[in-house]
Amino acid sequence: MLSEEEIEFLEGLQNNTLTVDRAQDFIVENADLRTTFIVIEGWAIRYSDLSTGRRQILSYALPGDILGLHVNFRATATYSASALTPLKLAAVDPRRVIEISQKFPIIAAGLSWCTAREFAILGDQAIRLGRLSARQRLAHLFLELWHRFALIENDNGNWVEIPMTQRDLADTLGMSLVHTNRSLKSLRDAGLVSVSKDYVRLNDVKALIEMSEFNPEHLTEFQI
Amino acid sequence: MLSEEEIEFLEGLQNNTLTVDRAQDFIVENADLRTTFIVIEGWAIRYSDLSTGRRQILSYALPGDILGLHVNFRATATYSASALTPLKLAAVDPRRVIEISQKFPIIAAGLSWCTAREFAILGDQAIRLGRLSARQRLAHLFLELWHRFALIENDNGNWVEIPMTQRDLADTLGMSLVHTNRSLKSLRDAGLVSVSKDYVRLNDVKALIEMSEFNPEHLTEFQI
DNA sequence: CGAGGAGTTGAAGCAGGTCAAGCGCTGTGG
DNA sequence: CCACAGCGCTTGACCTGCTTCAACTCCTCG
Repeated sequence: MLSEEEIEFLEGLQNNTLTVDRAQDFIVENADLRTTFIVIEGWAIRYSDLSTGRRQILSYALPGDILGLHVNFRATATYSASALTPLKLAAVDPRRVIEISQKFPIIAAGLSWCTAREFAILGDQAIRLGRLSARQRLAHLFLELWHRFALIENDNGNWVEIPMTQRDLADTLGMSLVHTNRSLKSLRDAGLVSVSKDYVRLNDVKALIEMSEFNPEHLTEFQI
Repeated sequence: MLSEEEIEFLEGLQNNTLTVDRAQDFIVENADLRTTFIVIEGWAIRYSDLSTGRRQILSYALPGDILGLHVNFRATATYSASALTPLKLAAVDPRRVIEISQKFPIIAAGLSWCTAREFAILGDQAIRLGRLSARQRLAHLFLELWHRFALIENDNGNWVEIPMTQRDLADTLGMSLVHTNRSLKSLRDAGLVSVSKDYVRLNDVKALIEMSEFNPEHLTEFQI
């Protein structure tokens, strides 16, 4: 229900696209950041490196997600971002974001919606890290990604794309690589999930939701 | 450098204030939420309850902080919020937030700034929970609160107000109450902090920053 | 064909969880 | 005014989920 002017404006944003290779950073923590990025294709991660070579992945950005939406009056990034898969981004001048809120209230509402959603996702990440066991963390994350994909793709059964390595999973869930591997095996052995290259099948969504205390409301709230 | 009209508008927001008793919820997860709250006095927590009686505190809201800034097109809350101390709030109609972005670009920029700050704080919380040891988590949290207070109060030395119980601290840092107590003692024994009723003294800020891998940039970025 | 990344598995140790008991303070009611 | 209930804090003892170190396999790519 957008006006022609609004649609034109949104399409105009996509003029300035760029591609990023796998494993390449496009936002660097503590460095200047004056661009807002919209993910067009592929997966990105937001993360932070610690001194000892440890890393915490904060969230995944999927097509349609926006990075650095509130960058306007900030000079340096509080996180890094890199391409998990080959990535296509639209680079937007943050001043245009301000323009949006003045000229296009409906689009502005959409951006506000995106922000609230990002908060809910990051909150879920904190719950995983703070209060769930290793198996629960894995199940909880898979369910999050499954629910998020359900919103941008047509029905894809119970499969979730998992392009990240077990190293990445471990750095997302605050666990060691070895224990991530073993916990994943334990979920497999319990028949809860099936794993194949780059995909995980959720064999019993209801049981997974139950065992991981996942709250679908946090995301279904953001269904269209 | 706000215009009179802007100042008048901001003061108008404070017309509708309310007080909340200690331990009382004013936002309930999964329930309707159609109000934006600005903390005027006291501390609030954002948290989520899990089925087994476990709880994860997501963040602390101090005077000047805003809860539910992006509530406009959302019907239900993805978290609960309650008063950690006696609390004074301003309740704002989210429609006024939209009004702001159209009419008062400078205030709107301020709100965007708040949002980015909240993201940085929640990201730090994920880093604590995911990649830090018990002692590091405590030190890291104290440093965050200390830095945040430095922005809203005059110089208060190395003291940080800590109105929360060790139960609350444990639920913030994803640890058990017993281990929180022991880790706090360990920090005390090392001479890094001194603890007295409702206050913690940071005896060696530099050492604490070092040992907890705290990144002050995440917050100093938001100094005025 | 060799190197290096990703996954898998075993063994040993430790950080943190759980259970349990006791202390000190505060508020409340007989 | 005292008794006692309840909450917050502390400490001991024991247990376990997770980490660390190490080795081996499989696959891909140059």
